[in-house]
Amino acid sequence: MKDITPQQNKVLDCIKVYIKETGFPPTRSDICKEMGFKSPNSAETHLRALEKKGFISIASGASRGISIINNDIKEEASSYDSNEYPIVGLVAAGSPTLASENIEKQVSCPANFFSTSFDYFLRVKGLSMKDAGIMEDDLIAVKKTHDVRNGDIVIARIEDEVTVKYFRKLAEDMVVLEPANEDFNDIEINLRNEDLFIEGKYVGLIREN
Amino acid sequence: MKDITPQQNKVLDCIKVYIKETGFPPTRSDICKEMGFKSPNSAETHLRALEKKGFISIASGASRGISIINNDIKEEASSYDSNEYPIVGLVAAGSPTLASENIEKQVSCPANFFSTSFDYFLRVKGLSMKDAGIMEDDLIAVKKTHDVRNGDIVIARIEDEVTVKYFRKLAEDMVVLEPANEDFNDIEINLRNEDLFIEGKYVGLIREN
DNA sequence: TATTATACTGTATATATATTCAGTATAATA
DNA sequence: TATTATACTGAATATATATACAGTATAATA
Repeated sequence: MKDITPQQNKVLDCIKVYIKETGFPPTRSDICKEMGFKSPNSAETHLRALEKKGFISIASGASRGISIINNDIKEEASSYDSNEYPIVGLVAAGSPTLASENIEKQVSCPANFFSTSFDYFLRVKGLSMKDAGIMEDDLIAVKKTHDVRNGDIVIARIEDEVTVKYFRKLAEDMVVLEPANEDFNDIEINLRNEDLFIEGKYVGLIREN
Repeated sequence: MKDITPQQNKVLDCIKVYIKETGFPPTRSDICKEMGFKSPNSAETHLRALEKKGFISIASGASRGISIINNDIKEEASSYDSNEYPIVGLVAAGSPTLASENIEKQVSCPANFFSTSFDYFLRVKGLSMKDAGIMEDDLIAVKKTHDVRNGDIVIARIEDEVTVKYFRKLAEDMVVLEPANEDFNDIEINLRNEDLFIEGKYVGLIREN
């Protein structure tokens, strides 16, 4: 990344402000108005310079085809890396997909909120993990992964049923899903007869009271 | 906000995806390509419906002048009112003060993360509230208040000891602090003989795994 | 010294794009 | 039953917009 000139920085800022205020990028003409230029070519050359230096990308032929390239590591590391995470309802049947029909709402949450990164929140139904402190309607932070170990709390899908349980692999073809509640029974799965899909791993919990 | 139809929801999703991928909103034609429409007017009418229902705004005359209106929680993400909250250790003796020596660290968290506003996080010690799903080392969000009711989980201080328990006022001068764990006993406090100070109320919980 | 980058004005134009109008069809609502 | 909302096709058009071309001027490089 080459050095940006003060004027180019102003143009870049003006683009950022425009996007923040309107929701879409400016035209050359819009930039002229903001910056006081009298020729659209003034904006054009600045845009090409910013593109060359890697600050923006310009979609050829498209109107308002400017997008800000964020190679700013500082911003990622900052505490304000507040992302939107979907809350997915733990439906009794079916995979907890991220399709919009299943998304309860989006929650703003710093990406490094838990020690491990995660992908979505799952709304817990039932009390099968009560003794692990996971109660009904809690939101558990789920990291999508297939790499789970014995003792991990996993989000597992058997056929069309999704559950949260302790994971324990007894043999190459035998997995036990253990609840943390003596009122529930272990679920034994013979991988030869039944399909087990590990949706992800429990990495954190949030409860609203 | 009126109800969105499934098809309108798809169009809205497709706009969101387009913006996420390109950095700028789609044209009517772009939406047609994504959705499989053969006439730009199909996109147009959907856009007008989405505008009427308050999901998007359309800048008149401007190309790609679509912007997503977020009436749920997105606002907090854009306005960045992500505050820093202190984590206070629940020391066996002494009040959970916000003095710097007691602050474990600061956590960045949206101010309206829980339905109720709160003032600090308390690191839980012990398992006395196990059956309420509050486990050792959990962070409970505490709202400083003296206005507590029977059944509330409160952060209480008796002499120099701070504990988290269910609050129950039996009489004008008699309060019982009940644990959620049968291995622990109720704490009965006669207000004539003993001082009871209510530090605040439990309004939410966060667990890192 | 020649070249290149920066920083502009001014004009022109192909085309990208919003937007209107004219239809068709189905389902829901009053 | 008439009306409205939804869900489209298809065509037409005014204009919004990117983008090229022709200049001018200054400062920094090679």
